[in-house]
Amino acid sequence: MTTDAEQGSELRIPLSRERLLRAAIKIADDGGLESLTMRRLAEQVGAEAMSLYYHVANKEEVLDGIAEVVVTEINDVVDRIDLPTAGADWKKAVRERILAARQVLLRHPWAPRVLESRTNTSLAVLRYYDALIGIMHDGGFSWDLAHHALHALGSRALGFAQELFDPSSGAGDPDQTAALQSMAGQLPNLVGMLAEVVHDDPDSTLGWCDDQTEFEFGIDLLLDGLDRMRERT
Amino acid sequence: MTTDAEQGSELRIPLSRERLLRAAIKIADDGGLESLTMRRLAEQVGAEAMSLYYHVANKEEVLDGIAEVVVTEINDVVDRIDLPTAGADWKKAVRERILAARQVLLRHPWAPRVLESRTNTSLAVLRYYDALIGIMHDGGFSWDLAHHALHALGSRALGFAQELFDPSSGAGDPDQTAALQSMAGQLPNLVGMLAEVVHDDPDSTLGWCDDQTEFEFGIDLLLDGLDRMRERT
DNA sequence: ACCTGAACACCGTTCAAGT
DNA sequence: ACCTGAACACCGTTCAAGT
Repeated sequence: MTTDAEQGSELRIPLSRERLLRAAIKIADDGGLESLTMRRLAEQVGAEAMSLYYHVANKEEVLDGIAEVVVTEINDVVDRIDLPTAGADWKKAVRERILAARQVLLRHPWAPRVLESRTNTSLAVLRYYDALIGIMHDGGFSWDLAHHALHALGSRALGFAQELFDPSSGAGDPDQTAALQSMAGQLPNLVGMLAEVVHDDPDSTLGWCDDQTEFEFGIDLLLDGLDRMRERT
Repeated sequence: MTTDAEQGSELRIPLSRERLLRAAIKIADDGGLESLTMRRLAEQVGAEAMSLYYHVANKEEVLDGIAEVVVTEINDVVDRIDLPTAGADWKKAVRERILAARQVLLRHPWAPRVLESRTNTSLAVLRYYDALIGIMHDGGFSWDLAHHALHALGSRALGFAQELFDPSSGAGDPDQTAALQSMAGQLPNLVGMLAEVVHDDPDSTLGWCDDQTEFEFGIDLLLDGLDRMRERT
């Protein structure tokens, strides 16, 4: 990882909000959200921490900014999707957008956490939702049903679902499996379920493939349900 | 708000992990999660910050602990629910549990954030999920379908759904409404939807009633979908 | 066994001062 | 107009020392 500071001082790019945001995203991508501090951001960009405050009001603005950049990236990808949206076609169109958004987020694993923590919704997020509403409305949703749909999808609309625990994440870990077995008396159903699920599909814990399967199961459940409601009106 | 420190030093309750966790929950309930610092926790409990480390390894353990306490509270409430679980009755039983869990979380608005940030799933959470799995299995779910169901419900299983933005939260705020109107050209569908949704139900933004309606819409959508899958096997 | 004082390595941020 | 040095008010945490 080379910082801008190291690349020789003869060509010194001036600071700017945009450059700060790009640098902040790189820091979070490389080292996680914890590693994004104002001091490190300054270092990455070859300046002192105090210089940042000339271009940005505070750290909150940095977080607002990187969230907006990521969602703008999502909008760019998603706007290139050209699918019919009328009638029953709404579902495929929405599904493809959501899965495309997810692909972008997989490159920025910190983004869901930042998006959730924003109190001011960025224009980029509003634009993303606006397009989704448009597709649903084309598909025959009333405004009211579209509104319910957005709430029901929640963060899934933007391509992520936070799980409180991954029931099969520890399946490969002997320690964790043993710990769970020792509690089989207290957790009979969980243990029973994991025994079968793991046995059926030993590859289900490799990488994020498993999450991808479950994510698609979840959105299809929701989209199918919404489609039935749409048809009933 | 009185701290234990103020209540006269003649009766000085000794520190303990449990007392720290109770105090930490009080701090977070009263002042939000940001206000929960080790130094303030010590103050609340009438000790120096360094004393905490005798009873607790670090702040992470405090956060793990208060998450566990809240979910234990949920388990206590939920275990008192006595409903039939066989066959089609599974749905009502699960629904009531989830809504009861939600009631507990409404008293601890910081809890969802803490629960999401835990990397070690607490035993209390495992127990909660174990009971849910048991009900579904009684209701005729295969282990595999129960597994999918847990993922699909995600945090909703524990009673909360984080929204990235609340499309109608700013409906009562003239500033925000004006800002949105000025972007009507860019956000035609969002503006159109809000115009109708707000008009239809002017009370939809008061308190968390609105969220409650949408939360129930969301879980019913999921539970109904899952029920159809259950019947097909 | 339980608690503390002094200290360390970090934060975000302000403000007057430099070019 | 843009950047910085010194300083402030906070963090979480360690460690040797007190009772």
